[in-house]
Amino acid sequence: MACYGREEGFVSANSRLTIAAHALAWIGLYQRRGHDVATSEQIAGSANTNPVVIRRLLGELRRAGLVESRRGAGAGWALARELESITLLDVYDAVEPGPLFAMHRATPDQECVVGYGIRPAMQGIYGGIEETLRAELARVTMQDVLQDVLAVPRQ
Amino acid sequence: MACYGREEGFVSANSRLTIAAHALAWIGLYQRRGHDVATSEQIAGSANTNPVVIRRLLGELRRAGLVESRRGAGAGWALARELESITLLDVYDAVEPGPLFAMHRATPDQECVVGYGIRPAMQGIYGGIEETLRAELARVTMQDVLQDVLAVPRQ
DNA sequence: GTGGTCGTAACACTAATCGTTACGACTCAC
DNA sequence: GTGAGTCGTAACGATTAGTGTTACGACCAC
Repeated sequence: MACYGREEGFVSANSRLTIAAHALAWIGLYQRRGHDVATSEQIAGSANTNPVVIRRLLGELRRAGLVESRRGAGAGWALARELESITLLDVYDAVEPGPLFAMHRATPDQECVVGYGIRPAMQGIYGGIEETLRAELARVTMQDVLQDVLAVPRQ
Repeated sequence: MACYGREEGFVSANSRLTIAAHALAWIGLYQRRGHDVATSEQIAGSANTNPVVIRRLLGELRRAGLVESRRGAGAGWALARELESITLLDVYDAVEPGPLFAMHRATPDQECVVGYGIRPAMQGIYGGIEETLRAELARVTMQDVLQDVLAVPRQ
């Protein structure tokens, strides 16, 4: 590629949230510079990945109502909402389906006191922690992200 | 502490934290009932997994100073610290090495404004969020976990 | 029509975890 | 000492998720 300029829950701290935020920031900046749509190839060039990866991720963001896509010639992607109104939690929910921590793969021994109570206990604890995480993600908007991106000193 | 800059970081919200907490709660309760050491086979029976999985996890907890093991006949595992002094953050740090969110696998286009600034920007944002997560994990002790486990109504 | 772009299926590759077997190392009871 | 029981750990396969890539149909501006 050219060098472009519950029972089971898996979260997988992968780069999906990072790439999705990258794509949104790129589209937002591109639109502010006067363009109407961005192509998956342009975004993939900036993120140094494959356009199909971008199309897959942006497809999930479209299902969440964050972006729109147009097909055909001169087509591409545009924001469906302002950067100010999109939080990292919106993006997280769009691209990360599972819970943060998973329970046992196989049901623990229900005859054992610990095996019986561990799942409800951990679910309660994890639930509270996940709520805190979501609140933190909701505090950051994509406008904040773009601002931080542009504030990085170019040395 | 989280090390962000690396090329690939996988956390994988797997069940490692859950199983580790299960094992610690089991050992703690077993000791309170008058026994001195618990075997990996007993714990594996309660967690419905393989004793080797338990030994591997407890080995990481031992390296973190949370449990001790004895070999030989009549050997097994014992707590190295009281349940009250072990937090979920201690367990998390012992069994989950990577950061919560990963950066791009490949370096983004440094000629692009977004590609250049996105990593430092996201690292700052992720760092703050991860600190909050760690603070939440630190608020829960293994004694709290055991208490919650035993408080689950047996119907 | 033609060309450019999305939409998506298909596949290979990588990485992490888990389950399992196997076996050596160790230590207690005798 | 000997034997039995347990840990310590290597090795391997299976499973899962994500990523990168190719391919090709669908769609639309011109």
